Amino acid sequence: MLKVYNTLTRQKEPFIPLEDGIVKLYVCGMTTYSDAHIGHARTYVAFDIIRRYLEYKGYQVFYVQNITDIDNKIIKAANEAGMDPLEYSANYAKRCLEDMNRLGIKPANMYPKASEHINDMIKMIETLVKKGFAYVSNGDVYFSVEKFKDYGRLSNQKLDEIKAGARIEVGDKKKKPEDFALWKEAKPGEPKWKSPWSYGRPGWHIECSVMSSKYLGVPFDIHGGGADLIFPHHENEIAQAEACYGKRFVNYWLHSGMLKVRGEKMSKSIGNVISLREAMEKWGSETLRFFFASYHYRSPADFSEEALKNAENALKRLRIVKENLEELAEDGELSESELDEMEKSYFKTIGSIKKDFEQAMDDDFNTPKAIESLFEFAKETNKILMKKKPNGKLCKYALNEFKKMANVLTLLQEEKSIEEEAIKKIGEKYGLRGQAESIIEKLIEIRKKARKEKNYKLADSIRDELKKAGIELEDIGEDTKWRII
RNA sequence: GGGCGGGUCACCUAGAGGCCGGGUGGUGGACUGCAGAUCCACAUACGCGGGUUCAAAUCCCGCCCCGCCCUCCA
Repeated sequence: MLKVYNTLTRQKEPFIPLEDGIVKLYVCGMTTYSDAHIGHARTYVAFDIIRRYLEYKGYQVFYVQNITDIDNKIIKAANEAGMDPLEYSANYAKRCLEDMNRLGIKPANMYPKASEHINDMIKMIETLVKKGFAYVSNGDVYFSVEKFKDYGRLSNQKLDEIKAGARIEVGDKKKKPEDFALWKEAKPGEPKWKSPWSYGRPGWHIECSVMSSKYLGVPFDIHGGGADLIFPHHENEIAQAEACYGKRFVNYWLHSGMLKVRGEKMSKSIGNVISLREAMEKWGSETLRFFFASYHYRSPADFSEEALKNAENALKRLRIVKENLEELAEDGELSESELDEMEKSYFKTIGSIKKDFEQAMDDDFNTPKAIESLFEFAKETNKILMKKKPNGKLCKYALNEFKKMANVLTLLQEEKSIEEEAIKKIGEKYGLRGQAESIIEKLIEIRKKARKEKNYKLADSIRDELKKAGIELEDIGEDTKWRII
């Protein structure tokens, strides 16, 4: 039984989707005015894993993630660059999706853009005005927070506490400081759309209420996002949608914890923002994903050199196990009668590891605990491998089970392209142009001969030189395996 | 000030009233020409001060420290 922590109730609840076998998931996407940073990556990896586990459990997941392409920061940045804001943000949206793709995140089913749903937003705002939840003020429209009795429930704050913290700007058209904009009249030079109230643009929160309900219906199952969005963004989304539709908006609210850098908040003013591209370049996407998965998604994570190094080393062990099984795997129907006692016991152990894995993931997607199962699997596999060469079909079965689990955590993906790229890079570095692979094989042949003749000096120097080039050799008896490090 | 989540072995993370958490790194052993990989073993722990309890890292109280949110940041 899957349990998820619902921010709305502040406790773990059994997860029951509205429609049998189908999960409708909406996650707040990015405001695209610069490249994605590792904080974005953390959030989207977290929800990617959640999505993958739901699919692992047999649910069909319909995943919508919006793109905010209308926003103050976009306008400002575009103006500075002398570009059209929509064009400007479209460019970054493309780059961000590319980055997420490179990170290994499964694409959402759709990425609706705010700018393409202006009419839907106007309609919702009209309804809110008609129903008395919103008021028009001199070309702007505001949501009247006091009209919505449940306001503050998600962030667990009382209205007067919110009031105390709310800012009111000089000359504001708002009646109450806690009210928020649904529609804003455009200032000269700003992008604008025609509406019943003015030429202007929608407030930020309305797009998510509109696009999520449009594509997923109301209510839908899961709404996610970074914990920083709980207030006011998600609070406002609830207010708008529930006021508009007169019913519950979302059943489960899930929030991912924030990412810190060396114990500090990541922010432009501190100057410690690390872009996803930069991080992938340095650590590789799989190490990053392992790093993210090694934290529970709700806990704050701390990005540091040491932690990433740990992740890198740990991951290597899992990779090697996978490689070893791949070499032994044979296709075919596995029947118990052809297994000996040791193999039978290994087979049984896999089953119990899988159970542990599922139990961990069922407990609000406890990925660090789930990773324990992966290491348990590695240990058990290595144990049997060191004693004998197990049945090939059994290895195939084990490999599949291992991959299934790892796949949920977005680990041990088929990354042939990355490997090929690495080889190409090595080749270029040494001016070998696409021949790196055959040269490595040749060197290994030479080394093998040297070892036979006990010319260890030569053998070791070949090994050392290859290591310098990023190729690691591993002797197993007479044979030698190589891998890129 | 208000809301929320934290402080666990050298490092990174789970967990949760009693027994074994996992990974990285370290040490010793087995294996190996060596290295690596692998297995086995070992060590180091629960912010501080009180309390509850036969028993607390886990519950309660106080304190210290850290992070996030409090109008447009994932």
